Amino acid sequence: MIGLADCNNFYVSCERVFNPALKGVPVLVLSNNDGCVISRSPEAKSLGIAMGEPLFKLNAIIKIEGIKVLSSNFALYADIAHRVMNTISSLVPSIEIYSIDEAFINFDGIEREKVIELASQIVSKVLKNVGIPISLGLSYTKTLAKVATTLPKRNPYLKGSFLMDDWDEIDKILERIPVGDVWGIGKRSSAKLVTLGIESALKFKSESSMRVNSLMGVRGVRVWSELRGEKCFGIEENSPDKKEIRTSRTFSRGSSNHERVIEALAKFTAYSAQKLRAQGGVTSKVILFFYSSPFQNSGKVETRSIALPLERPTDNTLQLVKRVSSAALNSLTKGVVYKKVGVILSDIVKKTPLQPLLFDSGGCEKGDKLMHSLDEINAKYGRDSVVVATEGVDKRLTKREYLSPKYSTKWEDIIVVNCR
DNA sequence: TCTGGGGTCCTAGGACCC
DNA sequence: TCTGGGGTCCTAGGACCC
Repeated sequence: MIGLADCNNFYVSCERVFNPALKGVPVLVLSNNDGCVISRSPEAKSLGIAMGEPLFKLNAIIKIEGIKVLSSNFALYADIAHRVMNTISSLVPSIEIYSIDEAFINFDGIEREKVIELASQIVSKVLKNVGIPISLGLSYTKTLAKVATTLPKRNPYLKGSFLMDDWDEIDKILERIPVGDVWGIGKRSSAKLVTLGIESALKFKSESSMRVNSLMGVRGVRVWSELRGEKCFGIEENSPDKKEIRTSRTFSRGSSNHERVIEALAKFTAYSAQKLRAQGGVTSKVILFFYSSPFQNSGKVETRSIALPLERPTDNTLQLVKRVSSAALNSLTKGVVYKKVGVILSDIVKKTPLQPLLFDSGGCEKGDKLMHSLDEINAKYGRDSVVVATEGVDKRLTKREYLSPKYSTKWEDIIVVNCR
């Protein structure tokens, strides 16, 4: 058996842990720039507020219903997610952390009665220890476990967990699940399937593998097999290293100031490089991308991306920032308002002692030590405690008007150090 | 006026090789 | 006038996930 533990409206639940005044009332958590809704309390859901709804369309209802609105506070959510995962881990042999608020759980080799008991124990312990309500569904495959998790979410009498192992019952449940709600079937595929009359998960499951293959390719067939109880996706305990690491932001108002854009790119490079070092990797290709504002050029968004191959793979923030900022300096166009920019570290491989270049001046080891200190200081005193001067200092280009206090993570005063 | 961010995998097509 | 077959690698774009 495979379980899926899914935190209920996670971001809202996190805010509620520290602010009891948010309990029992409609609450929304917003995306960056306070742009749109990314988490809703059940009360907000029942007011008909959709996921992804832009904030500016909700002004009236927020006022009338007294909805509490919060900017997202990802440092807080990551910290609480960590506690949730640790609690689950402590009760079971192995888990796979699938996303910030979800984990697959391996229940292999545990008998049915024990599985049910353990599942409800996990639910109550996470609530008691961390204060986060979760739903836990169990079945034969990851895809079926995903389906199973939707039941305790909708039916409070299940008290948070549900074991879905009877095939007659599974089919009855699948019959009521729209095909587009199945994990792995997105908007495009579901539109295609629905026009062919394949509207429910059960109908999809009843198709032939040939038909599914011709409609959706190999990935569709995997989803189809999983719905039939055939495991295609195993539990991966050790998350594999990232193949690319990206950081990007949409600016609340857009910027045509090249200096600001370059500062932002430098910051994104530094964040990405920090993650790269954390996984012990080096990158040999950096990609910059720019989206122009849709409010210029009669709604047409111009996208540009520039790939920068590196002579030698690196994880050094200073080298990367230098490369990125000089490339950006040459590529930004005067007069264009940039709305979104980002950095992708690509072609990542494990860091190994590398052959020195023929005409290398050395100094690599020194750079490693410096990066190590940089990471240590920033881990201890908070992100951005020490930055590369190219990043500039605290010029917020994104908007967060409704931020909750830093309940569980400390964020000390900024120290500026010139690393050039 | 105002609509997020970070990932993975697959496929098709082009360039190139022998 | 006639113009092969098989393979790899890379990239861009599509689709999907939370």
